[in-house]
Formats: sequence, C-alpha cells, structure tokens
Amino acid sequence: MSSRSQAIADILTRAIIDHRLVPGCKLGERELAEIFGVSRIVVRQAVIRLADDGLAQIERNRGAFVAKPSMQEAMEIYDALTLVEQGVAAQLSERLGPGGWAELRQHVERQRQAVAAGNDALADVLGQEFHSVFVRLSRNKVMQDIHAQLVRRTTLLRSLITADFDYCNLLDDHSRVIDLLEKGRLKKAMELIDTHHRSVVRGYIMDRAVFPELSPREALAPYLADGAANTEAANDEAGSEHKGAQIYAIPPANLRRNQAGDP
Amino acid sequence: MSSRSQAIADILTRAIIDHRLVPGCKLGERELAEIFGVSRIVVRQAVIRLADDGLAQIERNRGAFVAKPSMQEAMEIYDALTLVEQGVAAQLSERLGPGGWAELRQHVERQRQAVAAGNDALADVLGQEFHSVFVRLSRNKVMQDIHAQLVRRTTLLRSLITADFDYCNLLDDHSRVIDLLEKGRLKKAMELIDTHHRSVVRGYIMDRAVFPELSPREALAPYLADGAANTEAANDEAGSEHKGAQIYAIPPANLRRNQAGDP
DNA sequence: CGATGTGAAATTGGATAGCAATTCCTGTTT
DNA sequence: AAACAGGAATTGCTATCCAATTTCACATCG
Repeated sequence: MSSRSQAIADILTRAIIDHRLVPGCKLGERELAEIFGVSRIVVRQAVIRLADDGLAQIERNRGAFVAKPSMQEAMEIYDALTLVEQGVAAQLSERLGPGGWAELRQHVERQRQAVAAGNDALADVLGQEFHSVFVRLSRNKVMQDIHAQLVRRTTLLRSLITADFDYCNLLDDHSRVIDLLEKGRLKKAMELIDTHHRSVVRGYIMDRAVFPELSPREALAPYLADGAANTEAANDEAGSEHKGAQIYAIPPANLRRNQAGDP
Repeated sequence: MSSRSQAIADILTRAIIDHRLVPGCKLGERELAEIFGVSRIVVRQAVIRLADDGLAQIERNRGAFVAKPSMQEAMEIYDALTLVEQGVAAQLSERLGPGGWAELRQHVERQRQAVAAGNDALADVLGQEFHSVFVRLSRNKVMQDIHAQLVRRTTLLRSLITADFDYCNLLDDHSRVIDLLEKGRLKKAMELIDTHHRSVVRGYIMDRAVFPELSPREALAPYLADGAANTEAANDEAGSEHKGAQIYAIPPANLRRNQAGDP
C-alpha cells in the first residue's frame, strides 16, 4: 500500500462510484477521520486527491463535498469520453491483432451471458468494463488513466441522473463497434461510439434524487476492515468467477434494471 | 487563493515546466517547507498534487522527486496528446465559426512576428500556447484540463531531452492545420497533427542532461515573494505586451534556439 | 583490497494538540 | 417576522513528537 491517504482516497472513490456517497454529501474531516480511525490530515490529503480527480469539490473554510457536476459539465465529460474512445478506436482499427478482437468479443459474450442469466449486477459491471478493456488494448497507460478518470466521473453522474434507455441496445453497440472496426469501417464505428454515448446522455434527467442519501458513516461501513463479514456476504450474492473480484466487494446501494450503468 | 498547498503546487509546477527543477531532483519535505516558510504538511499536500498530475513521483519512505518519464512514457504522452488534438480538430472542423479561425490565425501571426523579431523566448511560448488556444475553442473545460496536463508533461519531457528539429516548420504546421480544417479537409489535417507531433518526438534523444541541475533553493528563489525585484527584472527582458503575462515571470533557465518547445 | 555487516543519522509518514479565521447556527431583540 | 449578535463548530494551518524506513559512513571479515 502506497500511503494511507491513497488507501482512503480509493475507498471514498469506490463509495462514490457505488453511489453510496451521493453528490452534495458533506465529507467532513473530523467525521471521516473518526470513521477511518486516522488523523484529520490523512483525510484531507485523501480529499485533495478526490478533488483533483473531479469527484469532490473543496470550498474554502466550508469543507469538501461529493462533486455535483452541472448538466453542462456532464455533457463535457461525455464529449471528452467520446473523443477519447473514438481516438482509441482509430488506433485499434490500424494496430489491433486477432487476439485483441477476440478478447473484446469474449468480453461482450460474458456480458451477454450475464444478461441472459438475469445477473444484472454483473452485466452492469461488465458493460462498464468493456470500455476500459477497449482502451487498455491501446497499450497506452497515460490514455488509460485519462479514460479511467472520465469513466469514474460518468459513474458519478449516474448518481445524479435517471437513465432511461434500452439496456440491450447498448450491449449490441459494443458488438457492432467491434465488427465495424475489424472490417476497417472506422468512420461508421466512430459514429456509433458517438451515438452510443449520446443515447445514454439523452435519457438523462437531472436534479432528481436517484440514490438515497446515506450518512458517510452508513455509506462507508461496508468498506472498513471491521465490516469484513458483511462484505463477504455481499460478495456471494453478486457472483464469484470474475477475476477483477474487488469490484464486487460492495454492490451498488441501489441497483435496478434499466438503470444499468454504461458510459 | 484557494489554499496554500495549491499555491505551492502551482509554483513547483511552474518551476518544473520552466526547466528549473529538472527530472530526478529531490523534493525534500523539510527543505521545501523551509524555503516556502510553511509546515511540512502543506508541502506534502502540494507534492501529492504534483504526483497526481504526473510531474512528480513519490516513493514510499524515500520522498518525492521530479518525475523522470521513460522513453516509453514519453511516447505514450505524445500519443495521447495527438489523440486529443485530432479529436478536437474533428470537432472544430464541424463547429468552429469564422471568429474562431480568425483567432487561431491571429495567434500564428503573432508567433511569426516574434520569430521575425528574433524574440525566441516569446515565440517559444506562443508556439506552445497555440495548442492550448486550439483546444480552448472546443469550449470543453474538461478536455482543456486534460490537454493542459498533457502539455505540462510534454514540457517536462523537454527537460530530459534534446530536441533537434526545424523550428519554422512547426510554425508552418500550425498555419496549415488551420487552412486544412477550415476547408473541411479533416483527414489531411489529422495526419498533419500526427506528423507534427512525431517530428518533435523523432528528434528526441534521451538521457542527456539538457538543463543544469539546480538545488531546489536556487531553482525556486525567483518565484518567492522575497525575490520580487528579481522577478520583475526578468520580466522586462522577455517582452511585455503579451496578455498571459505571468508566463514570463521567470524565463526558462536555459533557453537556446533549436530547443524551442512545441508539443 | 574489496565485500559485507552494522549502527547512527536523516527522512518520511503519521499522530496529537492547539490556534486563528471563517462559517453556521441559534436565540434574542426589535 | 426580520435582523442581529454571539457562541459553537469546522477548516486551514503550525508545532512538536514518534515509529518505521532508508541512507550512509565505518568497522569487520574473507
């Protein structure tokens, strides 16, 4: 573990993208310090990291809050995400070998099975993960980091927003993008990526409470070492054969069908 | 001012992109704390910000150092920068109005005059700034921040690297990109952006000491409030009519022709 | 003479206590 | 009901202290 503030920043990030800490929620230094059993300073450092990542807003002498992006900012984040994924698509269409396409197809297939099995939680995570796998194949760590940050911010947006779109369509989009790219039909693929993201944004309605507001103590309880028993129970519920296992450490607080996350 | 740690992070960032703090330079907490007259904690918070920005590396129990990116990472940073600028180019080619094109042309013209006047320092800064103006016209703050971070990292790279390319060619590239985009020849423009960046990278030779290593105290002296007199003197030397004036507060420690910076 | 072990010094990561400034909240007054 | 005042709470920061780790000079040994 690099540092304690990093560990705490990671937990807070996780809690935010799990929609357990919702936008606007106060991240009081003293309260968090008590919850994590560390000094205020460590908490402040963690919160600074979140703020640099766009997940928190720090107001001088008032404290830190989970970020509450405006609709304008939401559009910008999705635009940036589209731009990045289109660019990666262009690179992959030139450089990716058969193994890469196979990996992508395999990922889509796993998601399809999850949907078929009715495991929405798994399908949801796989749907988000697809985009990350896609970018990872570019073999560009810098780009990966930028993309991951944008994805986190879109996930945050989903706390603020009710999505109203057809889940299966998005799965098909992934599949079609792969086909188009492998056939060299780059322009068509890029249009599809754009449409894909737009179809997500279009259904958004802001200023509606989507997830319940929990106190930081309630929200963070499952991530603490003390709550290990609790955590494992949650894990069993979600499914087990997936390698990026810690994703399931805590299931979203409030996951329903048709609210599935997919940037 | 938002916070003291942010202010210090800004100064350190400035010193790094001015090539006064060179890669590998130790950023000792105690030393910096003494230099800035703040406590160690504020320094640590500032350094965390730098590390999140890719400008510093923190090694547990060893301290923070100015980042020393590998050749691999350098390529990735330039690839990412190319990707972002190509994407922005695509957006601008559809959306930008006459005023925008005029602003870009005006910027190139200013740089051309600076070159003609032999003011290399100004030309250098304007050359870098062009890319930022370009991205700003996309009206996407999120994208701007990502791009600015990438530009800072390329500037850091230039501390590590000797550039050996034809300065005027790069200026012409800017002009040609504008022409191509305005005429709707997007693909050609994107190729040129790629070539532009590649021509910069190709001339790079790593592992050569380009800038002298200063101690943090020497490197930071000009930025401190105490050194205000010193700062203004430096300002006069570099030229004055440019609006982003703080760029000239401190001229690069070691600026020569043919080492001009242009991402 | 070089390699290796060792202990002191220096540095980091963190805890704790405390203080000034600011903001928030509440209760009183008008 | 509105306005004001003052105390409580919170933040930003300092100072000091401590444990863990690294560094480095020095002594020891092959």
